[in-house]
Amino acid sequence: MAKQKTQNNQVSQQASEPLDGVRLELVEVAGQAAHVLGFPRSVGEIYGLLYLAPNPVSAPDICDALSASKGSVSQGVRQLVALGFVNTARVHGNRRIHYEAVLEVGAVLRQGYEQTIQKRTIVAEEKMKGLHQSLMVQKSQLGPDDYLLIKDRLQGLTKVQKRIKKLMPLITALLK
Amino acid sequence: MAKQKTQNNQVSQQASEPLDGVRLELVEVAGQAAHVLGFPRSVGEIYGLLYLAPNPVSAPDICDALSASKGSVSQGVRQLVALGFVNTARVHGNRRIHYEAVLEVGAVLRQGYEQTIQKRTIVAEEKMKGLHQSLMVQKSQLGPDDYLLIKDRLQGLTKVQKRIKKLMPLITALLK
DNA sequence: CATTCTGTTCAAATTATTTTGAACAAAAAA
DNA sequence: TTTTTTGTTCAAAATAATTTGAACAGAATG
Repeated sequence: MAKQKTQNNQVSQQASEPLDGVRLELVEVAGQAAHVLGFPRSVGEIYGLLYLAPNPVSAPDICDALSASKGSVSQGVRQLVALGFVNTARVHGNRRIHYEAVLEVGAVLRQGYEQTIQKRTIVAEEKMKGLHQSLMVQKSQLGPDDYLLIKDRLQGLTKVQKRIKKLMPLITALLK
Repeated sequence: MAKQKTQNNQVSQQASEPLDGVRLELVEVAGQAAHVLGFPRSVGEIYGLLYLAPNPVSAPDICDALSASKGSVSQGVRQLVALGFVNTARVHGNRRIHYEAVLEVGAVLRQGYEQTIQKRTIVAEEKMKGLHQSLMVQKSQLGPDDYLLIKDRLQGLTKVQKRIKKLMPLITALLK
């Protein structure tokens, strides 16, 4: 097999042809989706590539296919593995690590969603606690009307926050 | 009442004192929350300010309180009004428009969430349609295995997408 | 009606985020 | 063992998003 130098200045074992139309389109779409969900585009693109790959892909081949830098891919796969979107895999006759997409997108998304919500719930609780405390500390320096107004409105926020916290388990259950 | 020049180089009717601790803290928290939800910080800060304001606030006073520029506030309130987080209000003896926070945060959030999901569902449907079409167009140029692989995996995505679409109404119902 | 204030828009400046690529260490290949 | 390839990290470059401020037009005020 003829080896060839790639853009990344690396020799690729399997002279990876450029991506065909559908694959390119999914890479694009996955990049957009990632962006909407608050991840870097490149992370989505890597997942898009792996999702339609017939075999696990090595990091250098990912670089090549997406014309992305080593650094980007290194960080990207790390995130994807951490999030559970990608698994590492060993490939016959090759001791390097390869990557493959976890195909159960729905399940992974749900799990990520659940984690995100949990984290945010905790943060929200802390912030609310902080606000109520600040109010207490400041009580003496506020006019009585002002104090009551702030107290009421903060309680309104706390109510919403508790409501969401209570409903989330139900929702994630529904998603299963 | 002594008028005074503000940072914004405007004369403020009501010599607005600097924000007290709790208010400042909510401005900060609301800014962070906005950022998490994908809005500019400044938009959240404006809402935070209005949420604890005893009376409707004019745009120049918002500028002043947040030391933000006119342009920022102009765009910010526009977004907030569009999203339903803020209402315009007339104030006694003053024909300028003032702004007040809609206090039902939960309801507004839910509505925004619902809209976002709806939009995204539509976009997702279109993209999936596009992908399936591209696949058809390309069918003849793909190996049969390759074709089948791509078809199957795209169908997997479509399934997830349809599942989410079907569940969303349930979830938003739950949130009411 | 003249003057001051307010609100909008948008190009330019600022700020935040992402990507690159160089330096390095460690693994594979020769 | 020597050479090549791979993978990580992180400062710097590139890009994306937000904010500012100037220019303008339309209200309010006296």
